[in-house]
Amino acid sequence: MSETENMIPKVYDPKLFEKKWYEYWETSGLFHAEVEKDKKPFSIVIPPPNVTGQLHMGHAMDNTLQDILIRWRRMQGYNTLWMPGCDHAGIATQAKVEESLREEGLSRYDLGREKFLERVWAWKEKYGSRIMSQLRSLGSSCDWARERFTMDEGCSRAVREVFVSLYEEGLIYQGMRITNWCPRCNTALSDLEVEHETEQGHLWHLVYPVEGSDEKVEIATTRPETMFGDTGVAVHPDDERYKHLIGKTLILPVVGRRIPLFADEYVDPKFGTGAVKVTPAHDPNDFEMGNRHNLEQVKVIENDGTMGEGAGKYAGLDRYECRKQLVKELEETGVLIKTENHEHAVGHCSRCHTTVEPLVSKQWFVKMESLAKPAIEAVNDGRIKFVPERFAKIYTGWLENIRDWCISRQLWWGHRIPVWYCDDCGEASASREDITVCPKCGSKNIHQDEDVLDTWFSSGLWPFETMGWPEDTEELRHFYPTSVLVTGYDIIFFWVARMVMQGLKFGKDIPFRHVFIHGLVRDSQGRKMSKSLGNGIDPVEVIDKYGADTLRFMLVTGNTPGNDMRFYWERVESARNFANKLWNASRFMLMNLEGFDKSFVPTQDDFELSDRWILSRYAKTAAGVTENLEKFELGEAARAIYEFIWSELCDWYIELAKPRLYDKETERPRRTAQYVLGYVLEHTLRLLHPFMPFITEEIWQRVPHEGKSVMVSAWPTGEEEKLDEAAESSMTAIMETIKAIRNMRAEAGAQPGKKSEAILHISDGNLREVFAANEGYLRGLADTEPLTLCGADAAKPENAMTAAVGGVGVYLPLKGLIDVEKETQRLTKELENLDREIERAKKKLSNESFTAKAPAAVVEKERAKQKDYEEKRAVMAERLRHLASL
RNA sequence: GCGCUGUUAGCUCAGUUGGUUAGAGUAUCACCUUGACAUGGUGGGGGUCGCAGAUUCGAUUUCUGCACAGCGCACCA
Repeated sequence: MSETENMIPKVYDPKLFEKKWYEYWETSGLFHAEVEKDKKPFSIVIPPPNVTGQLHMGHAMDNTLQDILIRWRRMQGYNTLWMPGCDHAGIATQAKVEESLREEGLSRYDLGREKFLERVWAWKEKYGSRIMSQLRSLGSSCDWARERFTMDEGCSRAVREVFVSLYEEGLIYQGMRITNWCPRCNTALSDLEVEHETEQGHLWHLVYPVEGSDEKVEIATTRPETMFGDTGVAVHPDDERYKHLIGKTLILPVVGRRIPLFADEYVDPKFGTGAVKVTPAHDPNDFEMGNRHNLEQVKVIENDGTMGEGAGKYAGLDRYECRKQLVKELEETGVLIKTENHEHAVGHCSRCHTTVEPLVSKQWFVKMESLAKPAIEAVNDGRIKFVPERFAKIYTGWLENIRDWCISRQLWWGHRIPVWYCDDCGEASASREDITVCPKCGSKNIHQDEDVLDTWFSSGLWPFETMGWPEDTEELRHFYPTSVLVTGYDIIFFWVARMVMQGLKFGKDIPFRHVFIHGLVRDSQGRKMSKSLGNGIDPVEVIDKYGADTLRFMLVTGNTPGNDMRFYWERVESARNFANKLWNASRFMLMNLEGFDKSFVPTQDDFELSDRWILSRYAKTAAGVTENLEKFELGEAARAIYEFIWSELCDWYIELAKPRLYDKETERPRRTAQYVLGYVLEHTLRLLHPFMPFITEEIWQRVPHEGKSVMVSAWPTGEEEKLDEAAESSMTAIMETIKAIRNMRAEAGAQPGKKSEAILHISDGNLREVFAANEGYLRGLADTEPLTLCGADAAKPENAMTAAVGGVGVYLPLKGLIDVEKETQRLTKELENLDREIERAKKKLSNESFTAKAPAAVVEKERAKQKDYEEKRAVMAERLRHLASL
């Protein structure tokens, strides 16, 4: 056992080095970016994870993809910035802290706003760093010196600036409007925070008497309890059933209120009874109709979801309990005349899943139309590109139908709305700085708006607020617009669209040039990973067990932009096995470095076929990887490296190089093999580094290299001169021949390792020479001895197994091992295959429109194919005749 | 209701401008511990690319329709 072998563990163990290298990179300042004006910038802002959260599989994937792009561009020589940070996540964080308070039997109201916020900040300090350290263990090469938080001083300043500017421009307004209200979270929600779900409900048919008549109008409703707030009944103007009643007055049952029957185009005569009870205070459509017809708004459901005074004896009951009791009463009094089952969509709070109650309340809104327009244009004219493109349509579709954004939340944790009200003169003043005096009347009797802003209001400023905005910083000028935003399709509306709108408005440019959208990581059954299902896999657990490189590689392979993927431990193991394979290939090289001379550079004459072949394959791989990375096809790029390392470098080149490496008698051949192996390995480590940063660094540092870290080595480029098509096709022929021999030996049950004779008939003189010059490859990898090369017209050996690969007839006189029946079967099957293919090729080539219309190269290819098949067929047919004669 | 995505080997998925006998991982079968690696090697079996049309010399790939699965959007009470 050599010394090297002792030094390098036989099995890949990431625990031995991942932490070490991360610390080395970070303390060496390799993650940090200063503005370098002479270099092209490449920048990414992290989608800030929630401050109270911990790393989940989605984060792991999102950040793996970002880190791959960042590391790749950094190696390419870009001035590379990856801006890290986290989000205060208003409603989510507040809910967490309230939950912990509940365990102490307290509510936030017991503490009061100030004390409560102290608790939240303490919470933030405690948990905020956890997820950042988890991102470190994943290998994320963020510029930690620039770490930000959406509620830090700079971000708070940016939020104020944006709010006040929009307010002064009239794009932010306050209004009594119907808004989604969560009775449990006790706050208003934006439309996006409401999830619609189809539920099985009922359609209750009620009769409302017409005043001064025996007639009754039958209405249908899914929410009878809102009838206390009814202030009208609407019908379609052309509905013959009701035309005579338009303008009449109805008596609202139970309540006894007089309400008008009116006509409105909104009503669909085909639905229900064609008559709609109108509750302007508790339904968005009714609210609109109410505005059109000047109906009164009667609020009968309180903010906590209980019935208000307007509900008479039902006041104080929960809305659903009220419904239950009211339906009973209506049934008993004959008002309810029919109950149908009815499926309908019901809105739920995306945070707590409580059924949302539309309520009229005073909230702050952003007018979206003028902001949305430029954001649509930026994508339509290609300044911002979605990857994959289909998400552009989803994005523009949403913006084209956007409604005003409710930005006020009745929470305590978040950016407080920078508006002060004067208790004396009633003036409302928005201000960038805190104020203590009413600017209008000078009164000191003022108070700040109690509400905070929607979390996404500040997230929307992330790409430029982290660069120092509203100051005109050199970071902004250099790194903004950022290069790419990497995120999941689930937050295109919440976040991506808002960043574009705010970026164009305040950053004075698009916030990013590309939006790279990925899917979700699901469990092995395709379900969303969730806490309630308990099916989540903790990425930290995977890192502990298998290493970050393994997790990263698993997350990127087979990953197609925009598509979900499933988590399988088998896939983790496959990625780990790949790491182990690379580890051992490198170990092999290090064990064979004896006599390695850094200054030795082989000449063309030193290279043998396998050298030229592997260098050519490497150059092609490098070009393909770069190309795929440019297209955001990270999975394809990773697959190409995997295939190269395993199926070409390890399976073939290392095996072919062994004789030279083991032979201590000759110098130049050994050194040439060392050189090529070293060159290819060192450069392949560079290609793989963005995907598997730790293992590549660990190995790179051990193999001959220049520089302090693979992380800042140059990305392989411009190696076209290594491309060698002749070497590739020669090697292909040899490899095919080796495979054919192995196949036959296995079929015949030849003992592995035991040499057997092979005779190759090669018609082409050049190819025969190539085989002759590289006989050792066949002897070594196909266990052939003796090996005879001859022309195609040479006498065929008796009693031999036969195969035909491109231009080569292969004969194996496996004495005593050939089962005539089995061999006949094998050859017959092969012959049939060839017949089918020849038939297909002939048919194609005899089709005149094919030869006339298809490109010449395609036709030529088809002809060559046919010729090849026919040659092979001739060999097979001859052997079959021979076998038959035995 | 509108829209999007998926349907390829037992399972999970690639397949990038239409053109070799459609690939990988995993599983499975046989053989092999040879001096990088059994987390390995060699070989094998396994798919009429969801269905039906259309365009084309040629379709897994483009278009249309349908089926199934999943998702997003949506003010039908």
